[in-house]
Amino acid sequence: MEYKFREIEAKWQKHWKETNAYNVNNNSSKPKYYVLDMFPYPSGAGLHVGHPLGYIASDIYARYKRLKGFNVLHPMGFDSFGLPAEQYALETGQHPAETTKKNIATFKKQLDKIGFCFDWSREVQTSDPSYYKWTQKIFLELFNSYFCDTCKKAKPISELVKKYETQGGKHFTAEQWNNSSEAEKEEWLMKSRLAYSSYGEVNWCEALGTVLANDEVVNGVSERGGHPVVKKKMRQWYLRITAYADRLLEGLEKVDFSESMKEMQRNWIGKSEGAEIEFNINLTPNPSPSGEGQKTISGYRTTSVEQWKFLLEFAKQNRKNATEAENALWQEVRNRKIKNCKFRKQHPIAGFIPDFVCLEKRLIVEIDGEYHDTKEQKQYDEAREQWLKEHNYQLIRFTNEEVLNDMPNVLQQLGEALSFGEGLGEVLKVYTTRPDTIFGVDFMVLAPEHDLIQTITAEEQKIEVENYIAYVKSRSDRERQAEKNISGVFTGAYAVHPFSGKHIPIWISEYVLSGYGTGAIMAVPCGDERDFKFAKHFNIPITNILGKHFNGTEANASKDIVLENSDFLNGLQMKEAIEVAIKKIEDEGIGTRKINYKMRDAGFSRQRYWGEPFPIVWVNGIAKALTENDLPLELPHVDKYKPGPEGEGPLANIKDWINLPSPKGEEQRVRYKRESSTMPGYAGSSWYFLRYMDPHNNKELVSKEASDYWNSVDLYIGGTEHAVGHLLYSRMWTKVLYDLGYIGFDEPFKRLLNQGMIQGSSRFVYRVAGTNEFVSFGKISEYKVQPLHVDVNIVDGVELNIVEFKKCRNGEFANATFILEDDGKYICGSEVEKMSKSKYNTVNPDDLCEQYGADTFRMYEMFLGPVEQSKPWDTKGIEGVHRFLKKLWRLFYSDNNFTNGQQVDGKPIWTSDAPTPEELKVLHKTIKKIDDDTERFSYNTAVSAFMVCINELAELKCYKKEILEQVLILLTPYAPHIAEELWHVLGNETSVLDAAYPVYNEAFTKETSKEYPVSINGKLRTTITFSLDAEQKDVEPIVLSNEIVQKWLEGKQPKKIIFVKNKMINVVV
RNA sequence: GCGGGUGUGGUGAAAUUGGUAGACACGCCAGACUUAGGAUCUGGUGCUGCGAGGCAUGGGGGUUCGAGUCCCUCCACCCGCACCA
Repeated sequence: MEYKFREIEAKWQKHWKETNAYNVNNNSSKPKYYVLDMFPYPSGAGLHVGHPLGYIASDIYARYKRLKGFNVLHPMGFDSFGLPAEQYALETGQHPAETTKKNIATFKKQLDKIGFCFDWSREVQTSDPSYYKWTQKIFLELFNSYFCDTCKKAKPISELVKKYETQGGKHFTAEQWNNSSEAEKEEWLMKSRLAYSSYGEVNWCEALGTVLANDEVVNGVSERGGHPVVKKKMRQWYLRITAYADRLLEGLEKVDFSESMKEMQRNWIGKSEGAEIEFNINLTPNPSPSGEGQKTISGYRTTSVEQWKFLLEFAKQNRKNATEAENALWQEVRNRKIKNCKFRKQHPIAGFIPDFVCLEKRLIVEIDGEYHDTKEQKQYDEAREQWLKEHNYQLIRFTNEEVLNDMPNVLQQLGEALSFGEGLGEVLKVYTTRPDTIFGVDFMVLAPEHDLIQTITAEEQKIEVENYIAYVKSRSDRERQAEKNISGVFTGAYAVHPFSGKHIPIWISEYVLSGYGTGAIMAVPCGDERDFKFAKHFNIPITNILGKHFNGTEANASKDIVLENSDFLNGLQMKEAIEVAIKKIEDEGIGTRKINYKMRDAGFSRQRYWGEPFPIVWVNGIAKALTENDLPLELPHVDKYKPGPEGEGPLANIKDWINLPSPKGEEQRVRYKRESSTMPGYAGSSWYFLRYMDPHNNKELVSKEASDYWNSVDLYIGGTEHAVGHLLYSRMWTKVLYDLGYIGFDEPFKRLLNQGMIQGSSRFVYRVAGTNEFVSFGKISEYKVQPLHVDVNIVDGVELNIVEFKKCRNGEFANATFILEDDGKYICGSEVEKMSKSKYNTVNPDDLCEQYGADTFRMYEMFLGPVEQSKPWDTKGIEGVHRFLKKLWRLFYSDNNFTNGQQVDGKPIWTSDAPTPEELKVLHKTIKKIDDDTERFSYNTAVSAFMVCINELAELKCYKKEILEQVLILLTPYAPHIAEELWHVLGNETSVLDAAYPVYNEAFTKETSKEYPVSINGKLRTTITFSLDAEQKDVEPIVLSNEIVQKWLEGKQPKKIIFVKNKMINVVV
């Protein structure tokens, strides 16, 4: 009899459905096992061969675990909220609910054809109100909770309120709290809620009147239509995922995810440890003591070297011959007596010598005697004042009389003058992971958005700074990130080094990001590549703290260097210096140890229609949560999906939904308005694995009994594309629900397996430009051709089926002519691309199931290679798997034959005879191999082991029930339909789904002898068979007397004979 | 640039602990049965050489009696992150 897979598969699929063969219940004495697939978004395109790869892998494992005696939960559902359905609605006017329903039906039909063992009675759809009621409920929990920093977990916000009322908070007393308005309190609580509302930037496209997702914006314009997109601040909801950063990191230690997956998450969280250091800001620098130093940047020198020497003599003279008034004032200002400012006497500046100068504040004090009144003197003074003004010096004059008679007034004026620029006393905070390099700081860099820029920029740098900021603003984020050119501008201000007192110029550059750390860095050019390049580009002198490890031509970022030129850190290894530096910084009160994360809080608002509505009502601008009784807050039905005004979502257009009347008894002018945005796609998918446990519960999101029984997912299979999105969010939600006592575990997925992506293998034909003539791939170089995608399904390998080609695309190529290869074939070009309809490289699983059957399809997908590996799809080769199943079939049935001109079906040929030792050996070898391979998801080798088994049984002409029955059970997870059919052919009445898994018995596979490979000097020369218990002393004489060994020894004595029992023999000459 | 991964026949790939490299398939070659076959079966198939043999796991080096596997180094490709201080 023939293997009629279509009939067989239809028959058993129907049977399993009718008998609810895949339904699981929550009460079982068996151990539980939870196998989960990442549920799909039901797109309109339906399934292609890439989708089922992971589903088949999980299905095999689920069935395998069931056979091994587990109560297996293996559900499926749909992530059915999302943007594509809404865009489709915008284009066609079809309601997303309808298209979604249609798509889900298609998906289910396709999935069922492949014969998955999903328990459809537990199906969930995220867009179903009975489901999203609970998504909204979890949102309320997030809104009504805060993260307690001391116990590191979520707690009800009411506890925080109670604390504020009785003890106050960090920034206010209990009394202040209690006297605050409701709005003030709410605003403050928003800073703690796990789901909070705040102002954030969105991509606003004026022309489309809508907000766009990041990937809908390309190069600053909208992907659709190319309209300009700007950043716009809007009220947005956020999830405080940053509060969980540490626990999300720690949790990775106890889950079984691939290393790359964990790294991706760690990378995304981006934890770094270091210090936040405060630098005082100063407008002007200390001069170098002698006024020398050609290397110093503009403003650092007060005079030229030549003049300095010349003027110094005058200065000395003047100091000796100081007037009475000068001496009097000197006594008042020396030793930083006034405002802690350093004054110098007779310090040469440019070509003159002022009486006093405070260089830090650029303040010059002159005490005038009589001779200043002459005309020449006045002109000279004016010129000098002009020069000083241009160079940002402030000049203040006193007469001798004022100084001698009214000192308090003089000092007050001086004090006021020195206050100039105060408030710049504000500190510059930087974040660094390398506080050990603090003595290598040569400049500071602020992000162009930094708040301090306005305050600290020196007068003479204002224009340059403004130009630079304007330039930065003109560039998109993308440009700023893509471009590696060094740009920046000096602010004219200086920071004071907290240890050395050195004055460090403050620059602005776009290479510093405003969003990370403090938006400002201390630059250590000898140890950081970017700082180094910046220093070189702007000619900033570089301090070397690395000694010989810094060569002056590139930065050395190593952490294994002993520091030099670093004061109290000298001689320390950098790694220990980090600790020493942080300690000192903390002790001196100039900074703190600080941990930073790259991860930002997750934006949770979408200005869209097709998502969960927020259970929030805004009452005069204060967000009020609905209660659980108000849920679900159903998505109102709309006919139009156009965005709302000012970037709001379409819901804002539905006036009678969005606006609520004030409750009775309240003032009617109070505005009640619903939240108009909806939740993002990941809301529903962040907890669906919990709902499967208890999908019909209308009292709770999941009962404690159900979640305690099923616990976390034992095996989760899906693609890597969710590495940081879905997986982080669902891990966070799980932790919150755990903290709040809803569930008893805080990691959702114990083990994660990532299936590889199946790429498309596209085929091309080459049309001679401007004609309807097609050139075969081998000859395209002779013509000017234009490649066209051709449907892979009409290409056999690379050979085009010309007849089918002429029929495709509505006969567009019906009259095509061809330039063929010399052997008369048309050969197509090929390329690996993403599988997509537009590239004509999709292969539909339905077609393959129709042509070869679901069992063949399942096994072939697994046979392609390791599940985790990405590979292009190639239908060639599926025949091999199909042949294998037919061969299996022939172990049960004889071939059809022709008798008297009539086809007679073959008869069952299996027997109840006792198996031979050879047959048992084949069986038990297979049991061991299949069991091992399935357990470690090595499905490709398992399929090959089945082939080996069937090949060997066919060779042995083994038709024995005792053997075949066991093989069928092993095969059930891989090819359930044929297994069930043949199981019944053998006379079984129950389903093979619940058969007892075969037990491996080593006794049947034990060998008595082993064919040892014999190598001479490591090269294999022959094999000799020895009994298994043979020892070295037994084998040596036999090996040495072996003819081939003798030949290779060439009469020499062997140095050594290596004998590894059960492995090999190596003779060393 | 950083992190993770991969490199093995004409192709997809095996080799779980350092121990007979290429299992199992596809494809190809030859043959059998057939009116025919894209059905089924048998045999062959890494490269090279008439042969004994030699050469082969991205390249180079090392450790070892023995290396696809371990170490060093270089190269190529894929994935993720990307001015994160």
